Amino acid sequence: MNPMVSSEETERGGAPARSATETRGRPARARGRPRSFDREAALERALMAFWEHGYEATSVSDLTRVMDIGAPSLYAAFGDKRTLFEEVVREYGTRYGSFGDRALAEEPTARAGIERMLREAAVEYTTPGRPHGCLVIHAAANCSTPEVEESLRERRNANIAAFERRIRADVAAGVLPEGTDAAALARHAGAIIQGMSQQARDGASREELESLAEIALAVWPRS
Amino acid sequence: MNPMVSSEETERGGAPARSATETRGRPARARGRPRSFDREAALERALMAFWEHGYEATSVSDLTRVMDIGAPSLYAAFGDKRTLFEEVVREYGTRYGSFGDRALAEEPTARAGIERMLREAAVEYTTPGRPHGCLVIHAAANCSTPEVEESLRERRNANIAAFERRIRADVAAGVLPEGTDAAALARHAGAIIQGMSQQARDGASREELESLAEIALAVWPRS
DNA sequence: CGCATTTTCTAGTGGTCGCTACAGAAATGA
DNA sequence: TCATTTCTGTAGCGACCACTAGAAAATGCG
Repeated sequence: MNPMVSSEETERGGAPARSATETRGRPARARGRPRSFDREAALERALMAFWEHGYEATSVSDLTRVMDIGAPSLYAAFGDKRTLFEEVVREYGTRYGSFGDRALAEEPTARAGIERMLREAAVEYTTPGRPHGCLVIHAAANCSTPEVEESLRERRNANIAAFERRIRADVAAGVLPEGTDAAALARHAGAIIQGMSQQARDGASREELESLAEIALAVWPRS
Repeated sequence: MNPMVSSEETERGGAPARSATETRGRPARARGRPRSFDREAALERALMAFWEHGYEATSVSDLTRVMDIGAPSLYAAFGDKRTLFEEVVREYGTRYGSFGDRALAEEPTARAGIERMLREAAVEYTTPGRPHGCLVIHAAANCSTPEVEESLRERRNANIAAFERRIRADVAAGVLPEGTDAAALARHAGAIIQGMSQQARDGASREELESLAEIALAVWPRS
């Protein structure tokens, strides 16, 4: 939309974030009028707004109010609303949504990883002073912009795929029995977080949901 | 908003739905110009639209298009958008969302009821020719109208309370052991449908989510 | 200083939102 | 036939949506 903005991440003014291209003396500040707000802080405020209300229900005027900047400043610094949202989702993934990946990577078994992930989710999703629940799960519903909807759906499916890979790794290592239905187990973990309804929205088949329900009743094999 | 409409449910014209106050001869038709569309069919179309896209993302012009009526006809027959949505939710509850209540009422144990509910949910949520998932769970997200949000949240909490009552009944009847945590078991069943994130949005505490996760790992006591 | 560059503020743009005034059309009862 | 009642189509209301043109302000460079 805006050809003047080559990319997000244009950090050039601000207070002390001057680039160190000049090795001595005067810092290599950019030329024009410096930005009068903290880009990272503004991004964090936008993140909270989108997390709280979702993509559609957060208007640009909502954003300019909580970020405390004018609309032209927002568009110059972050591109349009969708671009800002995508950067917010990336930021959310690194700052708030990474506990699952960490649990699965650091615990010795998939079961321990998923158990830790669920226990941490109970804390993460109810932390005071933050919106509750998961931005990726909630900000996509009622979304009238197909690109955003698609992007978030792919993210959720990728998470489930990550569960499945971790479980397969345990199966390969002999930690879980040979016949373990890794895909179904991964879907069970995803179901605790998203729910059967959410997965039905994202294209899961009846058979997939049925095997998920089956496991929700029996849960993990006594390994 | 519109004082001319005393209530929804004003079925007076249409084709053969003439009231039988007159016992003989001419039916007691209402006076003015009869409605030119089938109110039930139009309501069903609105139900599908809201189910598919959610409350916010379904505009009145979307509704008039799928219902194939003008906006004034919509407002005369159904009140405003929120009133129409509330009627749609009621209709959804009786036509599509009652399988859970039925399962809990008809099966001999809570476990069998919830098992049947989950298996039926897998079918209901993926039935071809219908929007997937549950309208009550999905139509509330990204909702900028507090009254609608509140109404749907109460509905979800009421469902969980119904699970809990059914489980308590089994505990009282000796079907489940004395120390069974009925509230936590009910939350587990709800979690399979809505997910931990959805419940965090609806006000569940960290402790409630933690006990839900606990049960998601151990699931039902060997009864 | 002047000049180039970039950000800021003001004040909008066209479009869609939910909703409705109004007049004509189609039924009724007298 | 005519008045009354009710519905339907046109046409548009004010409010908000995402977004931006244009001028003023703030910096670095010469």
